[in-house]
Amino acid sequence: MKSRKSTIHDVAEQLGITASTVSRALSGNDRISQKTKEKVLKVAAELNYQPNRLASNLRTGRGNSIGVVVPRINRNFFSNVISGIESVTNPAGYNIMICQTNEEHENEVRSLQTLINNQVDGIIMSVSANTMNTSHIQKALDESIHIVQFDRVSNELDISKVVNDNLMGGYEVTRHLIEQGYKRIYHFAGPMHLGVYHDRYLGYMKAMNEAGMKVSSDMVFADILTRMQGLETTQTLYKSGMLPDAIFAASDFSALGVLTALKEFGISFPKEIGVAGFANEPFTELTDPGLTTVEQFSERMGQEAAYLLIAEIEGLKEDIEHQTINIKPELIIRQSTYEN
Amino acid sequence: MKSRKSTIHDVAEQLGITASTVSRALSGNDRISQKTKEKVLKVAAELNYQPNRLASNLRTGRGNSIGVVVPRINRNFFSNVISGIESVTNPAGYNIMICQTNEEHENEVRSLQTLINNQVDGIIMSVSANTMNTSHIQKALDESIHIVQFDRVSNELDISKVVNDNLMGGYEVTRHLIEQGYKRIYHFAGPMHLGVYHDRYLGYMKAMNEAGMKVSSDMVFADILTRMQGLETTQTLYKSGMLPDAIFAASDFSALGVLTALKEFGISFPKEIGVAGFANEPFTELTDPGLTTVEQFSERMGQEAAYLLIAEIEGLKEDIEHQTINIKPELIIRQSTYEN
DNA sequence: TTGTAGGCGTTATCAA
DNA sequence: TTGATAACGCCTACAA
Repeated sequence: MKSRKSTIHDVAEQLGITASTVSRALSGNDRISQKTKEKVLKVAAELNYQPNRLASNLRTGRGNSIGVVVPRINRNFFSNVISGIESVTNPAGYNIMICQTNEEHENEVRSLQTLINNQVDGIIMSVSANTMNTSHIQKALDESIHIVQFDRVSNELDISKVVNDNLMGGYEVTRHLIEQGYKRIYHFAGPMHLGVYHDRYLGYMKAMNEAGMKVSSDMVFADILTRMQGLETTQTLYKSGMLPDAIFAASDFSALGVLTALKEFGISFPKEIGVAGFANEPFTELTDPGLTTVEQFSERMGQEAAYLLIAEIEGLKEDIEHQTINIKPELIIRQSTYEN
Repeated sequence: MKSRKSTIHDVAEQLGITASTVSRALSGNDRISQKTKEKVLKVAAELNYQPNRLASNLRTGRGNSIGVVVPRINRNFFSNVISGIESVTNPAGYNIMICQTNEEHENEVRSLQTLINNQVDGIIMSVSANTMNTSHIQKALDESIHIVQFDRVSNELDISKVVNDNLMGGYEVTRHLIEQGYKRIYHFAGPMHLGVYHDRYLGYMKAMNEAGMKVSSDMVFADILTRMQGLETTQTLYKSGMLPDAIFAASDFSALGVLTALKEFGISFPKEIGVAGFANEPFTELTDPGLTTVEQFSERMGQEAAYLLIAEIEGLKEDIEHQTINIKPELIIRQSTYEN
């Protein structure tokens, strides 16, 4: 029985009243008598009435939904952020619509447009690696869409952001390596045009400088993000006899590659060499040795971003400046750098 | 400048024609002259016109969106499935709205309702561990909502499903263990009321029976899903001197617990004992020893589910029976069971 | 080929 | 407190 879904008109007819009265009864409007309200609720339940959000949203101009744009859904970091977002938005009555860009600028532009066309109340996003300009985001802002960025943010945009304190993370890892007595410490960095990786690099530089340890350009390798890249770079270093005392990789995946390569060569951790990654991916505690890394509190990032966005949407902070929440990371020390 | 967004009426006014003509020009209707069509498109672009999907959907009764309900977004398996779904639905013009149930029946009921109220065209779902009855799903079906289930499905429902051939997976793992010469093989099962785990158990039984190996009730442990549960159960076995030759765990996480516990006791793999898991979680190739497991092709599951659902939505198979797609898993042999 | 008119289901405004 | 009316933006018979 594919019975047409009942509307407020059906409820109204049943009771011999008008749709507006039913609407008031259902929406918690107080300009209604307790008695009719009860009757309406009763009949609505009987008819299995379910509000049509589309109609409601069209009328009110609000969508009760929030868009999320991420590079990849099935990355541990991003799926945790999404989980965090959802844990805040859902209780607050918002649905989330998710788009993934696969790191493509073009997809990001399209995703944003799609979400806007669907009248989302706001958007939480992390830019893709290939996003070099932000005109599409600016355009959305011009249409007064609320946007909050997290993790990979655009410094030139005046909007709220939630970021990890990557500089601090990079600094703490490097200082830990220095404290462990490693002298010649290399850095396997990510794409430097992304702030998150640039900041980790800056943290590395800061710690090295503070310790009076010189960093020459052959000690920093850019664009080493994947396991394979970490592995190959390490192999090259080994073959040319240029292995350092320690390697701080800006990504757990490249650190894993480093680990794999060094194990092949029979090098022992943390004695002969120290290795640290970044992100505290689940696998880092399972490698042999366990990988020293940095926890980013991804779920909390999502929650904070959601709080910020909802506050903006609901006008709880009309004239307050956009703010940037800086989440402090935490150094996780394991056997790849520390003998216990 | 928070200029009101332009509508087809704005475009129409600009050109001195009516909104319906604009609508036709924009929607690819052929009852329109090439000339006006071009003019409309030009002005639409100038005014930065963007269709309001809400209005369009309300009018047409179709939402161009698909709901996804999963126990947890940030589980590797589910985020991969979602990624697979998204890779099919997005190019086809559907957005996905995601809800997570956190394994709670109550949340599942609410999620379903929310999606329906938002007029999704269909729903792809995997039931939560605590979902014991399916009346909420049946109710949605009665309202002629298209639903496709994946992985954790409800056998009593006559709808399309995408499942992993868990029986085959369990069978192949167990047969592999038998072929490796292990005699006394235990099974750490999941919650038996979930078909996926029950089937893996049946696969285990089938292989054991075929090989003429008796299975007594003290060889099968139910509800061992987490790392901690696997660890503690193994410790208990060890302390009572009851360790088997091999353990087939229905979950990679519990297998990991087994591995951890046995390593503590200094037991060697695969010689003294063999361990196998299920799901090919990313960490399984990183443990020491690498963990033998079963690949489920999660991303493909998502794609297949999306194809099925879209076919139903778009009426491409009006009177065809609901079908169940059985995805063949693949045994991944690693050092926890195999010396190379 | 284009315009007219009405409605999708809801809510907001006004009047009663 | 309730009803009548209109409108959110779009689409689609039907008429012209």
